[in-house]
Amino acid sequence: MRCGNPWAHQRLVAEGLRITEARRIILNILSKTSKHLSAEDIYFLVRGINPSIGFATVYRTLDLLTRMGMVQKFDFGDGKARYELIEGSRKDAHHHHLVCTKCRKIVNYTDFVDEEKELIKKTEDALAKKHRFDIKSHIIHFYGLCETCRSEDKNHNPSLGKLSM
Amino acid sequence: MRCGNPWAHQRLVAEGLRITEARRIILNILSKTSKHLSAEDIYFLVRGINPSIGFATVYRTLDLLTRMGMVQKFDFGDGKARYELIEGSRKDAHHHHLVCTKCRKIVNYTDFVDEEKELIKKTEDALAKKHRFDIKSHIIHFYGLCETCRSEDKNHNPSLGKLSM
DNA sequence: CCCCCTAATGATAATAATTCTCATTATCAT
DNA sequence: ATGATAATGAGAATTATTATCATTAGGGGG
Repeated sequence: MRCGNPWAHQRLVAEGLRITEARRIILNILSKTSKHLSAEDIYFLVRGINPSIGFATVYRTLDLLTRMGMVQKFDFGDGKARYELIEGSRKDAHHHHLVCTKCRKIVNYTDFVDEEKELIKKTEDALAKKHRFDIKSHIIHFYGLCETCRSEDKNHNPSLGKLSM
Repeated sequence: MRCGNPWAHQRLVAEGLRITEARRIILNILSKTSKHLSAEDIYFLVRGINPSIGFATVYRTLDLLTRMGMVQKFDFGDGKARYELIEGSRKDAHHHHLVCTKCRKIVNYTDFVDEEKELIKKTEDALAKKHRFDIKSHIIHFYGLCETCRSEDKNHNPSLGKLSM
């Protein structure tokens, strides 16, 4: 009850799920960051608060929250999934991602979301009707090279870098 | 030389890469499908053509093509990556994806891409300028429940389905 | 406030996708 | 054709994620 997030608390209770320490801690961690944490990142943060909580519980909780639609699971191209609390649970606006394919840096952006939002809404409605989907969420990722990696590329390798195997 | 895809051929040669049998076969497979093949799917198709080609080569080739920007690697939420030849190498139009989070069905859609294209282009330019990224590609995914899974949900479980662990 | 039922957990084994190693082969510039 | 070496095949190794199962703790009922 004295825990951080009344919104999240409500959602759990509404589904008949228990408010456990692990869930409280993980939700708190997610609601305090704008980084894109992997299960491992989260595990170590959780351990810093309560070292008795296990890795499996972190995975289970993230999976649960994802299935409930409170958390979005991302793959940015390195081998591990990343997790982010969804709009509504965080104060900051809905955003999309800019991913550097070389150094894996991820930039959140909220610019143009007004226009985007409108188009997304429209597209969503049309797709829902045409394909009879009940659309719950979406992701938009742009991939490219960040400034640093661009100049590195330019200096060391004018074309595409070391591609051979 | 007498292989299928002059466009792809050129890109490889331009990078000083060899045109090997495995690469030819894999490019051919990718250019003939609109499905979203996993590495394993591709491996078995490759084996049907030349059984001496190994799994590692399939992975290596897909990774190479992805790094070259000829192939896009996707994660639709099941544990495995899926690969698709990028616009330019295929005749059919650029498309985005509609993913059923329950049965994992994937629908390509090309509707609204005109409007989308314009917005994407605009966003891309602005992001490139603001964050100094060299943007190479993007993905848009919508997630939700397909018709079949929606009605199943309705019949068996009015709210969110079995969420507990 | 204590008790009980059972959802949830911790520890660890198991699984599965992807990557690495290294001896061998095949591509292609010459 | 020939040689330098990029690319490969086979399988071992790695790593993220999931399953198992005995134990613990959340929370409704007394």
